[in-house]
Amino acid sequence: MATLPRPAPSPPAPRRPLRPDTSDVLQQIMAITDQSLDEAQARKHALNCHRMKPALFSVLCEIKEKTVVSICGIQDDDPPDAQLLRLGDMLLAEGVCRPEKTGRGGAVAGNGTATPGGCPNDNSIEHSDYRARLSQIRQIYHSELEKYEQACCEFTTHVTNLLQEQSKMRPVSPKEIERMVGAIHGKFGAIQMQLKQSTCKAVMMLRSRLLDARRKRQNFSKQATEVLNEYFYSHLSNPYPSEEAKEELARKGGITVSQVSNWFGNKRIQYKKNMGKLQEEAIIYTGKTAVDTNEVGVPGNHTSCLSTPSSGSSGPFPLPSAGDAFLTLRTLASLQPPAGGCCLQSQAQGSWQGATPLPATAPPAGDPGGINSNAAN
DNA sequence: GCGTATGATTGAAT
DNA sequence: ATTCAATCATACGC
Repeated sequence: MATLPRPAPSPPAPRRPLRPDTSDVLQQIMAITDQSLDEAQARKHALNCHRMKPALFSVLCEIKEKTVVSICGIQDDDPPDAQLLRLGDMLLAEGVCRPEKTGRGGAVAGNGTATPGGCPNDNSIEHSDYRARLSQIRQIYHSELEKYEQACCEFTTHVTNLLQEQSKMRPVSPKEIERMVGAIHGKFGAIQMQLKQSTCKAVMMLRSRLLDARRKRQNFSKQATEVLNEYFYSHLSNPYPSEEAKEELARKGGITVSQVSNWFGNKRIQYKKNMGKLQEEAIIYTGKTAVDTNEVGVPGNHTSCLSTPSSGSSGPFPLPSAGDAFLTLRTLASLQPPAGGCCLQSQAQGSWQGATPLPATAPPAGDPGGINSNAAN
């Protein structure tokens, strides 16, 4: 074998020349590199059988013992790489590190996220693509990981065998083998980290592409839009639903409370910007509400019975003149005091659109009555 | 493909 | 915490 016992780490310089037979053996060891494999094997055997071999070997062991101890302490017990742990945690959280399961429950990552578009029942449909792609990533990750682990294992075995073979010719302590194995694992750990990094990146990109709610915007159902619009236009003087009202609207529209808040935020701005155009919509919805009220015949219909911070509050808001008749009916209905009789005229927030120009159809500016004036008239 | 509508997000103001 | 205003990204109708 071409691998040779390296000359032992230079021993303390002897004061006297080595005995002729020892130096002879060393000479032979040094010369072995130049020989062919067969020759080397023969020489190795001869050296092994040499009468001085055990003595020389024990000396080498002794020297090695002295010189290697200091080296051993250097790299012992590497702490587990924090970054590797973090990446591992993340892949675990994303469902990539989990063992592949068959069936629909296999990939569960993403199921716990908020429902984009407000259709809870569509969750599984919307995310099926994400799950399929995540499953692909997981398969690639696991197959690559397996390859790396196999390669690492093979290489470790090879090196261990090599060192064990060498240990017949030179002193190789178990600790030394252990260190070598550790070093190999360290190198493969770096590769594993790269694999984890690229997998994390892939998962992040997938999430952003397929799960980002902004990218999966869905229009609300007709019913949700109607419920929201009815409330908005029937509370035009103060379209700020209370928390309870938001919950009620969310329940009725099959959307979330935060979606209701978003919708009202958007709607107020939209209305301000586009007041003239939206007046028509206002007429439709206020008319509809009024009809509903008449049909039901109960004061405080399904929209107006929703609690509002300023239900019935006054405000100089331009109400559509064409809907006034209906509004009057509706307003009268909504002005019915609730059982507690406490929310009428409460906590008016002032004119929410005060700074905006009034449309042509608006009642005379400065009319502080708004709905109440209509009701009073 | 393009313009508009619409739901969500973000940062500042309150 | 809530609202406003600007902005983004997608849905939708033409």
